[in-house]
Amino acid sequence: MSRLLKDLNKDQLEAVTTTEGPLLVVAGAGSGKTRVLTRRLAYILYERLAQPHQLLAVTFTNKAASEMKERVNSLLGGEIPSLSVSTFHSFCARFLRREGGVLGYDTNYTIFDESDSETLAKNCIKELNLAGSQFSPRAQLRKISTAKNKLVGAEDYAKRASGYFEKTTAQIYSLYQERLRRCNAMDFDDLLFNSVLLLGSDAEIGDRYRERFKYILVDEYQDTNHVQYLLLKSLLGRHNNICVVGDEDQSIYGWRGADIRNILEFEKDFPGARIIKLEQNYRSTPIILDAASGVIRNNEARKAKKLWTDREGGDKLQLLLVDSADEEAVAVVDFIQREQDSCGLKEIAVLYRTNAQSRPFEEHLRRENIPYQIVGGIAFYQRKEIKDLLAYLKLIVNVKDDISFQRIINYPKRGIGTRSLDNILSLAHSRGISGYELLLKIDDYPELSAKTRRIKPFIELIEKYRQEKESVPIDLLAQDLVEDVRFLEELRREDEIVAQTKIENIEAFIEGMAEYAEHNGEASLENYLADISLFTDIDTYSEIEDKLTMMTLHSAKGLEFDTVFIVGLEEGLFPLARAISEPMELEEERRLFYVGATRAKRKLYLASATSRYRFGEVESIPSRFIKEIPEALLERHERRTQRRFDHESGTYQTTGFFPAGRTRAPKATGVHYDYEDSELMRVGRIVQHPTFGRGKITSVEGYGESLTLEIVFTGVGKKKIMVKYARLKIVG
DNA sequence: CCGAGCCTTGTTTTT
DNA sequence: CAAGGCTCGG
Repeated sequence: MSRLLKDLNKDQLEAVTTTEGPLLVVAGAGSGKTRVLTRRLAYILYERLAQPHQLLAVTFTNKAASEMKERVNSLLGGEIPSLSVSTFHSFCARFLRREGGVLGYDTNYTIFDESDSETLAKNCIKELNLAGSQFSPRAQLRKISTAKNKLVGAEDYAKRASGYFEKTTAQIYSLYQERLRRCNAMDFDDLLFNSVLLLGSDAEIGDRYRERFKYILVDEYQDTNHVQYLLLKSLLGRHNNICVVGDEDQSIYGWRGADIRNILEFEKDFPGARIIKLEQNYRSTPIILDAASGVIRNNEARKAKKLWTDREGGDKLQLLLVDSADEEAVAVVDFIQREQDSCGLKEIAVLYRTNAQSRPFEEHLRRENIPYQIVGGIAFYQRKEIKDLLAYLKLIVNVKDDISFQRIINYPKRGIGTRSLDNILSLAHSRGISGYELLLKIDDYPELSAKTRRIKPFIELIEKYRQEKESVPIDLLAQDLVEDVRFLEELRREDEIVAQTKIENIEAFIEGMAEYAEHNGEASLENYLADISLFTDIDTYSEIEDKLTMMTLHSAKGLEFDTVFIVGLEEGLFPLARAISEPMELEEERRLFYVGATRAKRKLYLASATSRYRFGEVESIPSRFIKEIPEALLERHERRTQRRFDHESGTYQTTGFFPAGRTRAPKATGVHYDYEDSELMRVGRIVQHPTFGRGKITSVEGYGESLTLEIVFTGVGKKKIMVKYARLKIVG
């Protein structure tokens, strides 16, 4: 007991022990929020105020959820099995898997990710003969999502729609929902939407859950949207014990429907609510805090609050002013090398506004042999080869999933082109069944061509695995499937060079399945697919390895590092161009900066370039956020010269100095060029290859490690060569 | 039906 | 600048 309340300041202690009634904990950045959350859960359990299954804790990411569970376990000295800590989405997914039958969904429903949704939306738009018009799938999905986040269903939307555009969107929305249902699938928003619907419409189910959850705990409350708010309301029963934790200054998901009013109006929404503010910061130096609050101060939509620390001193913010994105990377990597000795790489992070900015950093880090990990970007499960394999698995689990069906019916090629596919699908849909269900009874449909009938082996294959899935462990099933489909052979056939990486990905994927099977009692294919569809890259991020971390500012929420680099601080990029004219969006960008800055414990670097390629060369000016930082807190470093590549000597000429007198030694003029010198590998160059001899570069693709050249070798012909593997010498 | 190559288009963050 | 769509030739 004393251990649970030890080392807490007065406010933290109060937040931990105020268990009854609605409670809002306003937790400033670095104020010990995680500690309060975990102690509070442990305290409730230790004091036997509730059984583990009567607690519901909701976090923002799966990673945060499992960390919280772990910490509670260790505070109480043992594994608490039925403690429910999860994200909103995974809570809802599980809830609907159990209870969703009431809404007419099968328990094996599929969760569509964004690209599945987009394919479906595209199909719908085509079906309504709106293809190629101003109704792009993405924009329409955006609108549909916004509506769902406000609990506006397709029918309600149609009722309210006025004018051609809204009415057309209403049509698309309604068809999209119809198709989802026919696929026995839900998109991300449906998980929340349907849960709220079900809790509201079915009194028995609603009461059962309201009775069950004696204590509800919500983290990152500032980033909840209206549907999430309604979900909490419909889960909160007579116990009335809800504790939400958040900080309006860190609300950065407005574009996803997050409603900052949820936190600002908590007292109104939950009468009798108490408010506890955690304002002492234990993370950052006062200089970093002053800089962060200098910026956030410019926002109107916030409650004034004073984050303070009793720490002293600290280094000024280091502002790196450079000429280009490439120079930015050089400068940042240079400083990383200095900092890594004092804190280690795993305590350093490079944060950027958009994923696309990672590229130059990757190149230069590789060049300097600095290990790094990127969080986000193209998520593992979004890779084409993984999505293809997943589509097989999804179809095996849910034969109504036309989107997966569509994806794999002709992959690998089975002679079913768009024509045949259209025939199958439109016939199926006229019969009210899915494409695959139709094929199961293909003999009943003489109108299908003989060509289409060649699909039978595919049906037999899927049927075989549908039989097996109950008895065969998931990883073995996937392994068999990959062999049956001749998946790896197909990858090699497509492109021998790229195949290697893809095959490794497939192997890693199957390994992941094996691991999942090992750690989960009921490792059914259904559960596995449901779990990974809600998994994101940040969930697999681990601080254990000694690597530098790079990610977007959004992904960095909730994390902390000794040294942080915020890069790309330019008008148009951060803040983004479209936010500049929208006061609300601009404030969100500013909060995003605030989140980024307050990740740093000891040292904060900012970088800004005067020109950056963003579809064509664009001059850019330093971000307004830099000007909002008190000048006295900044130390400037300028690097105003371009490194130029000298074609005569084959070296870089660096006339500038950065920082203060240190020159990057130009690379020696060499005979052997390793793959890092991507600039040297240009079309027209003559190269020497150990086995193919001399050849001329005819095209260049990729960069860094995936830099691939097309070379025409004398007497050998055209070859695609991955520079990483080939020891190429430039000879002319 | 399939593949290559040209053209257009869109361009942020993520459960 | 990149990816996806579309057209054309096989």
